[in-house]
Amino acid sequence: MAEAKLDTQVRREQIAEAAMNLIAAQGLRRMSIAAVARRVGIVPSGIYRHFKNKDEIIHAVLDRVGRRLSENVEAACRECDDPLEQLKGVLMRHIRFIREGRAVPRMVFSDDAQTDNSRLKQHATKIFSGYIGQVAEIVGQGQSQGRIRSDVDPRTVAMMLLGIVVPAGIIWHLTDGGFDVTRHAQQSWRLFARAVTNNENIPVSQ
Amino acid sequence: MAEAKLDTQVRREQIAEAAMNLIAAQGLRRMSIAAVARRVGIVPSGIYRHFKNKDEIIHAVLDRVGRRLSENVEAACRECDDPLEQLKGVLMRHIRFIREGRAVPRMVFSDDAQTDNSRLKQHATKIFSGYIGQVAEIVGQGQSQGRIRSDVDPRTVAMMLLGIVVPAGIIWHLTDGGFDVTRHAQQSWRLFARAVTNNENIPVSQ
DNA sequence: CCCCGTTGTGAACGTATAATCACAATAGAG
DNA sequence: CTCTATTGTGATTATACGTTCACAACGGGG
Repeated sequence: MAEAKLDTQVRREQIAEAAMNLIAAQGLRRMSIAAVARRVGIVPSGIYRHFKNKDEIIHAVLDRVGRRLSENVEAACRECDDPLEQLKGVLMRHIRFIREGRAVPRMVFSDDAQTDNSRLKQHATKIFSGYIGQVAEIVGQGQSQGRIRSDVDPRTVAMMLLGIVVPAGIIWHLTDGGFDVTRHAQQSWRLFARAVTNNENIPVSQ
Repeated sequence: MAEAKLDTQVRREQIAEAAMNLIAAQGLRRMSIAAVARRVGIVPSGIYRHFKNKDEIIHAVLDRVGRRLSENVEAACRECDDPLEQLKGVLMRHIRFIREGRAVPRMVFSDDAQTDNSRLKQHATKIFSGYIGQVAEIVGQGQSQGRIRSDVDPRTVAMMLLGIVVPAGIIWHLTDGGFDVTRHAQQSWRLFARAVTNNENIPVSQ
């Protein structure tokens, strides 16, 4: 039974993974139960052995996205000590995330939500502000260390960092990858660093 | 006949308007032919007297959105001479646009697009980069006048300005208006201005 | 070995919705 | 007034999709 339970968990992961890839590739609308089932190798109705309904699958995908974003931040923090460099790490990792095809906003904007729209929005909000909170944390540390100007709201700075990524992700998606998000992030970073650092500190990083 | 032609045009406008409002309020998915028809006061099949199919309606809405954005930029330019102030005008107008409920990204991310997805994406791209281009124009002028640092790419600056607006719009939408986008824009503006102006120039504006 | 819970299957249902079509109303041109 | 093009109508079709359900396969614990 422990084995069976584990297998169940595995299947759930498989389904969530498949759903996430489908959303990334073709959007929420095209993420049909049938399509997911096909990818996992079972029949559509089989999905309902593991998920109550489609919304639950979307919740699972949102969880994955949130976890991934969170891991990105943690990895960036582990990588170095300088808060400013950590922020850059977060930025570049998010860019990498986008280039993997994981256009997060695609689901954040789920017009969709056939049944309880509000729950999904709530979940998305939680992930979004969780991410902002984590980044703001870094900003706060940067301020303590005098690396970042202390006359700015950490959350505003965090959102500004996200602001580099989101519109870029939009164009990247609209042009089917025909936009150099990495280059854009690097150029934007210079501007961003200039805005948030103390004037004495000339921003490092290439 | 000239009269008839005019009426046709009027109906098309009515339909596009209704569609735009529906998308703004409930997203692309919920913008059904039936819903649009109800708002205009005709029967669903009547819509097809004025539009070939749903995609064509979406194109019309995209046109409206593009026009509105363009008008925003022009109005901001007319308002004052200082390019930096003009940029702030663009920012605040876009914020107002969002607060009207016109969450533009909602359609840019049209998962939807049942038939020729690519055409819609192309159209959205055109609007997007058109907007960026207009803003970049202002930035260029600011550089000529020495108001804005000349070591930055105007388009990058333009996208950064948009970066203030887009994530804010996302949260605004997710929280059903429960996020002070105006306040956020004002705070972000201070950071933005610091990033793009020459150091000698202390940014004006409250 | 048998039993039962878990997982997968195929058929079916209900619904939402885009799109078509034959027909009616209407209004302006001649 | 009559003819015709335009616009609106109601019925209808086609389709895609989420979801349910009765049943089969299977595997581990008693």
